[in-house]
Amino acid sequence: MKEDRRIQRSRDALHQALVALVLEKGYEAVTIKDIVERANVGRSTFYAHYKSKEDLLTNGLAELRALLTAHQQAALAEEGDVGQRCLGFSLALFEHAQSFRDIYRVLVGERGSAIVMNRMRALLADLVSQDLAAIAPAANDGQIPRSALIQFVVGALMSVLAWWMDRKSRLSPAEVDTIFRRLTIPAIVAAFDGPISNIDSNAER
Amino acid sequence: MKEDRRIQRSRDALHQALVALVLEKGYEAVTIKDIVERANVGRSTFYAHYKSKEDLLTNGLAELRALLTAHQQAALAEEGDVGQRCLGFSLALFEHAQSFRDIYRVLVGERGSAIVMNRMRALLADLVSQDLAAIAPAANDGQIPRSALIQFVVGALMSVLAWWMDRKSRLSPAEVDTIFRRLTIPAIVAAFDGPISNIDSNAER
DNA sequence: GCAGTTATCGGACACGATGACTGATAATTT
DNA sequence: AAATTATCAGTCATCGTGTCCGATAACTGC
Repeated sequence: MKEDRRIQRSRDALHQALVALVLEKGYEAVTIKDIVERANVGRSTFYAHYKSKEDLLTNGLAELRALLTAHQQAALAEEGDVGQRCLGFSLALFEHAQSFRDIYRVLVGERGSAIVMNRMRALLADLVSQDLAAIAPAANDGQIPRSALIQFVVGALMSVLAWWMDRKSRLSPAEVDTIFRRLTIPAIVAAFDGPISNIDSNAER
Repeated sequence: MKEDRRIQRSRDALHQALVALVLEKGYEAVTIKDIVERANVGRSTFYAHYKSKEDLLTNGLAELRALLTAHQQAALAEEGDVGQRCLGFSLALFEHAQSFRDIYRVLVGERGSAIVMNRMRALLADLVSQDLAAIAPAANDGQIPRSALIQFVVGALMSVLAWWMDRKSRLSPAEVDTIFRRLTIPAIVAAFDGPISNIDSNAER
C-alpha cells in the first residue's frame, strides 16, 4: 500500500508555501495561517501532519541531509591527493545551492532565521567532521582543538555561501568553490602544522 | 537637566531582564510580559520607552558598537608588522567577550536570534572591512572579491567566538585569539597571493 | 466499479500575547 | 514647596495558536 496521494499533495503544498513565505517575510513573521492559505489547505490539515511550524521545517531539511551526505560519500570514495579529497563535497554543495537558490537563501542567508541556520550549521558540521576524520584520522592537531577547526570551517562555508547567494554575483558554482577552497584549505593546513611564528614564513613544513 | 533617574532605572531593569531571559529561553520565546515581570516594571512603562522587543534590543547594541570601534581604532593605531596589526582588534574582542560572556552568548551563540546575529555580523563586517583596507588598500586581490574575503573572516570569527562561548572550555582569550589567528591569517595571505595550483606548494610569492 | 477507509474541510472554542489607552499615584526636578 | 512627569494597574480589541468535532469528499484495495 503506497502513501495516500492526498497526503503527498498536502505535504508538498505546505513545504512549498513555507519556502515561498520565508523568502518574502522571513521565518519568524510567517504564521501558520499564512502557510495554509498559501498552500490552499485546511487549517486542521496542517496540524494533522505537523506539530508546528518548526516541525514542518525539520521535515523539509531531512531530504537535503540525505542528498548532501550521498554527495559527500561519493566524493570521499574518489581518488586524489589530500587537497582534492578534503572538503570534497563543497563543489557539490555549491552546485546544489545554485539549483535550489530559493531554499538556500533561507538556509544560510540574511533572510533566514536562527532556528533554520542552526539546523543547517549542525548538518554541515556533521559533514565537515566526517570529512576531516577521513583526511586526518588521528587527533594530533597542532594545538588546535578539532571542534574549533570544524566550527571554523562551517562558519566560513556558510559565510561564503551566504555571500554568494545574497549578491547577484554571476559566479559559477566552480568559481565560488575555488574561492572557498583557496581560503579554507590553507587554514586547515595551518591547523595541522606545528606552531607558526610569523605569517611571512609560513608552511616551511 | 539630566535624564530622570526613574527613566534610567526602568531602562536598566528592562535591559538586564532581556539579557537574562534570552539566555534562559532564547530570544524568540521571550515575551514582553516576561520582560516587564522580571524587570518589575509596569506594562505600559515598557511601551513608553520602547516600541517593541526588538527596539529594546537595538538600543542595547548601540553601547557595544561604540566600545568595539574604540578598541579597533586603538589597535590600528599601534605599530607592528602586518601579522600583528591585521585583525588587531581580535584579541580585544575576545577579552571583551570574556568579560561579558552572557551578552556575547546572546550575540553569537546558539541561543541567539537571527536579528541579533545579523546585527553583530554587520558590526564585525565593518571592523574587518576597515582593517583589511588599512592592510591592503588597493583592490588587486588575487581573484578573490574583497567582499567575499570580508564575509569569510567574519563568519570564521563568529564561529570561533560561538565555539568558545558555548563550550565551557577554560581557554584564555589569548589562547582563543591564537587559534583564530593561526587559522585565519593563512587564509588572508592566500587571498592576496596569486593563483595557487596545489596546497603543498603555496606561498611561493 | 464498489465498499470501506481515511484525509480533508471549515467552523467553533479557549488561551495567551500584543499594543493602545486611561486616570490615579508616586517620584523627581527646579 | 510646587510643578512636572514617569510609573502603575486595569481595560479593551485584535491576532495567532492549538485542539476538537461532524460532514464531506477522495482514495485504496478487492
